[in-house]
Amino acid sequence: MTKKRLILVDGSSLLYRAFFGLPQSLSTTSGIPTNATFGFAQMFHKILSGKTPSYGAVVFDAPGPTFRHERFAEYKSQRPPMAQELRTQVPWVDRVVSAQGFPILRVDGYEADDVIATLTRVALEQSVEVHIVSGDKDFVPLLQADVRMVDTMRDVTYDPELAKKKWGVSPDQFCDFLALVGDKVDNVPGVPGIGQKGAAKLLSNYGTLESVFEHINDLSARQKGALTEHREQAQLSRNLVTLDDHVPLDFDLSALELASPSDTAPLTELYRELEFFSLLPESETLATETEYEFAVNDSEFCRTLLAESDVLGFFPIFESAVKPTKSSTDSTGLLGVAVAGSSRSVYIEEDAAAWAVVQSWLQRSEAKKIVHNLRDTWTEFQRAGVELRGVVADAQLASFLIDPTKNIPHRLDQIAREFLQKPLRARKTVTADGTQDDPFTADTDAVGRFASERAWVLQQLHSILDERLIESGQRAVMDNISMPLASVLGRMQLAGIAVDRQDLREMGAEFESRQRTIAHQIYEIAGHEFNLASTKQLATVLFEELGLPVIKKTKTGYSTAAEVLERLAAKHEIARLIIRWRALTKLLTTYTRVLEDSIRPETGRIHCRFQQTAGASGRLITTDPDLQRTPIRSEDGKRIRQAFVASPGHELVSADWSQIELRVLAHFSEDELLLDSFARDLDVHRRTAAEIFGVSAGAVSAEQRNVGKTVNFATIYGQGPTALGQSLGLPRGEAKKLIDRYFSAYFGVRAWLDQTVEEAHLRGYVTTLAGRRRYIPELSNKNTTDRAYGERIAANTPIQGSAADLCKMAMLDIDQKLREQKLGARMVLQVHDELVFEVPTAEVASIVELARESMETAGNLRVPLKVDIGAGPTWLAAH
DNA sequence: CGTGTCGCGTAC
DNA sequence: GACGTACGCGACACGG
Repeated sequence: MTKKRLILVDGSSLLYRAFFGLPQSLSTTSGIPTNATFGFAQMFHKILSGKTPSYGAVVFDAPGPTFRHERFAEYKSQRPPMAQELRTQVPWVDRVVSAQGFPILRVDGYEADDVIATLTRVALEQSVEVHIVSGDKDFVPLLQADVRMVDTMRDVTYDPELAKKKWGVSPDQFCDFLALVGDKVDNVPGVPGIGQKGAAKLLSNYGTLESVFEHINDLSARQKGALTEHREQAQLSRNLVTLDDHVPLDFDLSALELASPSDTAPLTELYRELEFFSLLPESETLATETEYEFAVNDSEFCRTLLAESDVLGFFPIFESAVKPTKSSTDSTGLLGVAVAGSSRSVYIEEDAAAWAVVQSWLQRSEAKKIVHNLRDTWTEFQRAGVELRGVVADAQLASFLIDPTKNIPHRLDQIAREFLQKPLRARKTVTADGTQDDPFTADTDAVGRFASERAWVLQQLHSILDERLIESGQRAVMDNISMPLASVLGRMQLAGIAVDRQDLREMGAEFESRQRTIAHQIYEIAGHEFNLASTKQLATVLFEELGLPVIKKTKTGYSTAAEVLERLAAKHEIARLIIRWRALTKLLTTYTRVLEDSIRPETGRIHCRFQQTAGASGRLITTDPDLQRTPIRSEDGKRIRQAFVASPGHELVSADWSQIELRVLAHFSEDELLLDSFARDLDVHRRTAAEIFGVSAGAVSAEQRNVGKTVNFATIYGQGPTALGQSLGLPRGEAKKLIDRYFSAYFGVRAWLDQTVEEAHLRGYVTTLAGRRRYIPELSNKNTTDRAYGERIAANTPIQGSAADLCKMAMLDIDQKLREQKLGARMVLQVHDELVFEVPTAEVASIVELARESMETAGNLRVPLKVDIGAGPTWLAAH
């Protein structure tokens, strides 16, 4: 079974880090400084969260000199005495520790480090494993199989391997290593001229410090000189950094035994006194534990469970869950899977005997399963070489369909709370050893419990969610679109898109130099330097120092938005410069740099995520990075698109719908004019312009057409006269006239909008072409502004959402055809009305036809759909 | 420090 | 008194 564990907290290190890491301003209302106490308490909680170590102690340096000071007068001599503000907090910290039931140790004449070393030795002799909590590297020499070092602040747990990776030497060489490089913090001198790299190299060549000196004649003249000159100093340093693991202690391990946590009242009381409200314990209980039988790696249990014909819940554990990163696309290995029926749940590890059974269950399409987030689950199984089949439901997708704007971001714990009224164990309370980066591997039982609970909750959710889907008429959307799309999106995530890293880098350098030049010109005009990225500082310069007219205000001060700067630009050079600086800064910070950093080393490509459960209207959303916001409008922006390329032997094909939202509007409203325009493939913006200006189509000027275009969009967005006037730079009254003329021409559109909004009021929701539903609670709001907003949503969502439905249908169709016809082309991006493919050159012509066919026939609308397609070596060229 | 909010800018 | 759907950056405020 799992070994008993001793947690040794390096109290002094934590105390100092808390004190210097948090601002002095933290104090109680009565003025007692609490920054160190608060930081300490916070870290202590993190260490303990959800775990019950058998033994524990918090060790502090004893006040006064130690044996090291006797050996070396300069030892820690550069350290100022403990600040008054910190000293007053020490008793409070002691109280926090005691209230948690931990013994406090201070041993005269010894530092905390030595006491910890001694206790570590004692624990190991009794086969107790040790976790040392400290931010200090001094403990590295103690690391071994059963000893880990936890750096709470940086969220890293060091084992011997990781330490070796970080410092380049193994733990048993670490004292020699420190003897060479020294330790500034403790004023340990080391050997001047030998750095980390040099020391690591020497030790990897010769093993020990002693051996380095034996081979001193083999070294370079410089190193030989440095080592010869400072030989004694190195020996002294070695001596100082060596931990004394035989500190005389008048107690044994049993004195450090921790009582099981029972009475939290004293701690709560103390925290109230210190006003640490955020640390007060939650009284949330976990209701599920007793409701199902649970086992780990039990073959028989597993076999009978998997034979059930019900839909089973299942929850896999991948390394990506163990080492949380923002993106799930860099997952590596599969660790295990939890499977649950209605009354029992089992967790099977990937290396367990029962794994073969689980693996075949995963791949069997008749074995019905429910998961949470099919897209990522499917993708990660693909990476692990498992073809996941038989998933009939996805709780995340269901939750989104049932109410897209509730329970965002549709995490499993939110869903369980809403539909089962059950809280779900959070990941951090499961961690076995207080670390965030390696919570699971340490304790199979904890992982198993965590995963099993989730699997069981999923099983419980299935019928409830299913019923709600049927009730809302969305079972078809679920089965025909959302579920099958998950693996399509998974394939797109796996495929990624190639970018020219070199090009991005060069572009970035150029943008940066232009940005610098402009910044200097701005400082010149302002008369001083300031942080251009700070709207606050910029506003001061513009509106107070230079006295420019204030055009607009924000909630918090003067607005410096582009719209404001544009209006100042005609008269003021500085406004023009700021506009240019902003544009370059945007490209640098959001694009060139981020895109470069997003390239995955394994593939050399960018693998963004495609989320189905983020856009309330049903649109797909890209994140990490967000490729749907890749610039295209400005000349510099176009260059970013140019960096998206096809791999050798391929081309990028981009297919985008022409006016898809207006066509959807035509379909829904059956407006005669709009239907006619699309049936005859006329220029719809020109036609709108002709109608609102009362001229013939042939007589419409370029500006008039632009106005027509803006008014067309205004309809889709439900813009009123104020907003339209704003976007056209016209007075409200003029804008109102345009809207009136628009609707007298497109009276079918008016009728449809009215009817749609009315129906929304009646039902409380709107629907899209595919039957997707969005509730609009704002409609029943008393507040006029809110209600107007609700009405705009009601008008816009069916249009935007149906366009999204069409795109998804086309994607499903295309994906299926690509696979059926065994084509080499891959769908790589979706940008709402555009699909991008990476296509082997020989396939380009057939993909163009395939995409056109699927996209133009999607949805079977009353209007023809039109698709523009291009191909080229870059995304820009394909447009 | 860690986190949330704001202002701003990018796309369709 | 606002134009629909988003994501994400840097600055800044706050926690107690």
